[in-house]
Amino acid sequence: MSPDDRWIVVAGPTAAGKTEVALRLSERFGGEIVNADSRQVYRHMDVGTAKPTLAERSIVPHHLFDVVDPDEHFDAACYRDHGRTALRGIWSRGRLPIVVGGTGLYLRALSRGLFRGPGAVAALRRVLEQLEEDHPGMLARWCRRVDPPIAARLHPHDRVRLIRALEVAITTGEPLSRHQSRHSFGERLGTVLEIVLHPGDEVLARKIDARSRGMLEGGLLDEVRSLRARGYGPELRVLRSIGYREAGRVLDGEWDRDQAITELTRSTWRFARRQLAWFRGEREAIWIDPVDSDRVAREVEAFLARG
RNA sequence: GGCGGCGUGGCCGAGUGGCUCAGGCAAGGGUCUGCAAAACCCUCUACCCCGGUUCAAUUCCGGGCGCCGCCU
Repeated sequence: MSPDDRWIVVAGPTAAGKTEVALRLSERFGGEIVNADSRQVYRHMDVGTAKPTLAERSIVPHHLFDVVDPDEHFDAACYRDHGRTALRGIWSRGRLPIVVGGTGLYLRALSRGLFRGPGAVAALRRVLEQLEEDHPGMLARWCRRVDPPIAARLHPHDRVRLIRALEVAITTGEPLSRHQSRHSFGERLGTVLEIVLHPGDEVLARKIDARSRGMLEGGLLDEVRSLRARGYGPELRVLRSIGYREAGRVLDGEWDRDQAITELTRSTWRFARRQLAWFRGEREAIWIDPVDSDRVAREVEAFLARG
């Protein structure tokens, strides 16, 4: 059972139970775990990201956890690069990569690539941001001129993507839409079995509730406190992630703990809904309830048995 | 018991004699090619009850009920 170029994706909404399932799979199939969670790549952010514990990580090799500091840049392209390297390494050891996480864009970037283009150009983004600030609607109008297809797809308020479109057009001299249609997620990395874990709405809601409470009654406040002590405060985007912002409010005396628990539960639930919406669009994925761990194992087995 | 105020959609909250009748939050759905735990979009539930005035009332008038405040 030393799979050529095959790999497994264990996706699903937060708190679905991905970590545990993945761990069991890697023990059983000789796998190594690769993180696909946009926040678990950061060092010092453990409790709030529900990162697997060091004990769990010592059972089988884990990759792409703790790769950058909270004030370092990281994005989908970085992820794809790190991810590919990790997968190649795992294959070279004759083992099975098991990619676990809930960041849809990262999973897509890893399995199907990204169009070849410029990374974030911070200075340019700042200028564009300011331009829109001073002249609302400017980005949309500009975009309509340089890249009509993209402009047609984007809502005029979608600053993030408008800025990206202009950034690409300006730095490459070619519209983003052309880059995209040329690429059209055409890359394929090995052969993948994509599993989406979803325990059902009721159970998921309960798990999210329990986890939120656990985090705030457990070590999340301390974690945020020590992040701040290291100089990582709320001005950093990652420190405004779900859980971290709520904990920050408590530390700043704006909320009491119960309030924070309520809010955290709410935003986590909303996040989970968004994740589910993303995964619903992944047509090749198979959906499994994590309580049915036999089914998960059977699917993997069948996948590996296939030619 | 008297006087005054209020009663708007799951919640908060503006407002108007008629013209899909604000906004926010929550909820649901969706989008997503280098910040994605982000960003953005769409949708939904109203005017406490009864009667009156009016071409037309959630909006005006009367009564009822309920809530709040003050007074005796």
